Amino acid sequence: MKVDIKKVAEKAGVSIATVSRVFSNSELVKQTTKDKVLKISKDLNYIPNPIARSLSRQLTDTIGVVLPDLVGEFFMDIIHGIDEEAYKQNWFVLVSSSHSKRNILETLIEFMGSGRVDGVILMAPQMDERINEIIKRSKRPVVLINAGGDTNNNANFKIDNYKGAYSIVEHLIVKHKYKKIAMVEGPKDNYDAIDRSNGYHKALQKYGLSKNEAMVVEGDFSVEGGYHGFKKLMSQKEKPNAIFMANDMMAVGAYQAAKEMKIKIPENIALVGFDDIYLSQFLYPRLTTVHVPIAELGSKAVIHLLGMINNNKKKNKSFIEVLPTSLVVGESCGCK
Amino acid sequence: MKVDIKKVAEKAGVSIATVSRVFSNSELVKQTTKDKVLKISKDLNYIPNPIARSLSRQLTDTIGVVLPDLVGEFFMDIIHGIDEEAYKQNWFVLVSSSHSKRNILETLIEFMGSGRVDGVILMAPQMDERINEIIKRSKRPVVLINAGGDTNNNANFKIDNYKGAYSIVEHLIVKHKYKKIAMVEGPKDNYDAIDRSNGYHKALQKYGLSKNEAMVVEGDFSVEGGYHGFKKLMSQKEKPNAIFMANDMMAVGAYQAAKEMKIKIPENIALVGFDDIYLSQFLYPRLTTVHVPIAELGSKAVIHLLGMINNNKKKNKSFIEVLPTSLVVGESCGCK
DNA sequence: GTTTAAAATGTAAACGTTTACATTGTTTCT
DNA sequence: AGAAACAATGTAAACGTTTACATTTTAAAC
Repeated sequence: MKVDIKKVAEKAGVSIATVSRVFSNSELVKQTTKDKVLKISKDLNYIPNPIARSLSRQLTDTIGVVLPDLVGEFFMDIIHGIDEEAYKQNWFVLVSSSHSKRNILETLIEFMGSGRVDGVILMAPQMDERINEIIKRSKRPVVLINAGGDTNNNANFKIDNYKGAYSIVEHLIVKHKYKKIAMVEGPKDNYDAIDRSNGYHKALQKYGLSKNEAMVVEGDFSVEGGYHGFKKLMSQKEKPNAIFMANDMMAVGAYQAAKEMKIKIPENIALVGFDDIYLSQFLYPRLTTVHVPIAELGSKAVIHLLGMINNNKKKNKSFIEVLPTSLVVGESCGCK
Repeated sequence: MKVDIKKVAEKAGVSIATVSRVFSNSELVKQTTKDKVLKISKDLNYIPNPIARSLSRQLTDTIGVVLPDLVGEFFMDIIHGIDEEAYKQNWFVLVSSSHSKRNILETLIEFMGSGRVDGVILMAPQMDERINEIIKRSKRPVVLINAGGDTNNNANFKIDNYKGAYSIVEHLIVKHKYKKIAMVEGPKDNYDAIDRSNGYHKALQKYGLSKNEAMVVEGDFSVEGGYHGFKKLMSQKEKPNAIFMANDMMAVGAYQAAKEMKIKIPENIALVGFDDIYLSQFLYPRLTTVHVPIAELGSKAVIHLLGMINNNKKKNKSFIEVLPTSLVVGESCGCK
């Protein structure tokens, strides 16, 4: 026995329009009738059907979130940031963690084309032309998270990878006077990785340390990548004094390699990472790393997206906000 | 310039019913007209509006997922399991990680009452009467994950906490001959925790080890809880040979405490955990723990829920599946 | 070449709201 | 008391589909 607006209207002796207005918090309904309707609704256990409401209003109160598979460690924090903010403002969150690039596209098309959501938060560490195309064609607003490359005319929230990398390398140079600072980089088609590498090089240059090919090896942001990168660096005849791993996961791999090779951190080699993932605080010695405000990224994206939706500002002409990172000093760099 | 079914019908010279049938894969439309409609649709970039479809069909192709905040480490795996399976079957996932108990109820009511989803997956480590009430009253199917207590007449997928705990304690007894095995328990209102405690006690009893009050302290599944639990146990005059931490997070706390107290694992004290969280593989020495198939839990729940939705089996009279755990042997227990 | 059955298509009523616009009721002003 | 202004409510047309049921077309059978 389903109860709809009509039944409520009937029982309350008013028209369905009035009932609708009550539930839309319209001011133009008398308090006494409002109370009456609300009471009847409660008795009948009536909740307005959001699907019908969506159809009529052309709004779904739902935002779509598309995440790539690879965010692993961040996944939870991002969703949390997004969900929390969305919940506060009474919105729903439709997630899809894509399992492939094709999947990203499909989901995006579904989301955008079909009125299933009012806007989308998209995390695409590497934008490609087709994704851009879909966004451009769509009528619904999109907010990018940590997108790199050509994000033309989109809102984009990102981490300050460059400064983060710069400052942690600077720490190694200024505080510890290391001269030979190596780096295990991230995947070269990943924009986070690229910015981090740039920060590294800039810091070296700033402090007059010469560039040394042998001190930079490519990694892939994985534990194994870090493991091998570390071994490679530490097997050369010219060994570094310190290594900057482009992310914490690789630092974890480095810890394992160090253990195997009986190399002591930080006595024999200083090590720093990037991301401040949850795990890193439990490494011993505590990893020195760069904290990135992931949850904040999510909530900021939501706030911005909701703003776009409400103001009907479809395209917010290339808005970019870069969230600052902060240094987390542990003992792996040689501090105290 | 939005394009709806009417426009497609017009251009194709057929009725909207035919267009609808084409997109519903009805067999009763001639191949040639089908092709014609599909072609026009593609040209016009037409995608059926899922909201309107939902309203008409009274189906949303969406499942709701309600998770408590505290699942932290599992969050990602569960969502992943759910999302992957849902995606395979072309369903959408509406998530809500509740930030409080009130929140669980609200979300549940929204989800259930309103036709926003066709079914719900609910993870509620402690069921309470009101939640049960909502589920009972609702017309939509619900699948529980790891629910304890009175889950009357619901489908429920859970981890075999009891056996998992039993077997890891048994390992300590049989393989290592420890006599004094302590435990840091989980919150006493958490069903996972209770089952694990039961497994522990049963194993002791089975092998004729006497019950010892001083060997059991209460924890709360948090890192700090483990830290304090460990310190408490190791500060008594009668110290245990081995400690079973009710989950890995607490084991992490124990590692920290051990480091502070200069107690060596496993030389001075053996330590085991439960959950096999991602982090645990990076602890040194590798934590011996119990693996729980979290992602599988999620995907199984989805499969079951979809089954219920399709068969209109609203209430699957108390279906319970208990997924087996497996022992992960590291070095923290004293093994090689 | 009818008749009959089957296949393909069309018509129109749902689905449950929102919201311009129209109508009625109530004050306030002169 | 009547006009004017405003507040409260009602009417009915959207929103974009699906799907019983009715109708037309096509094929088969005689």
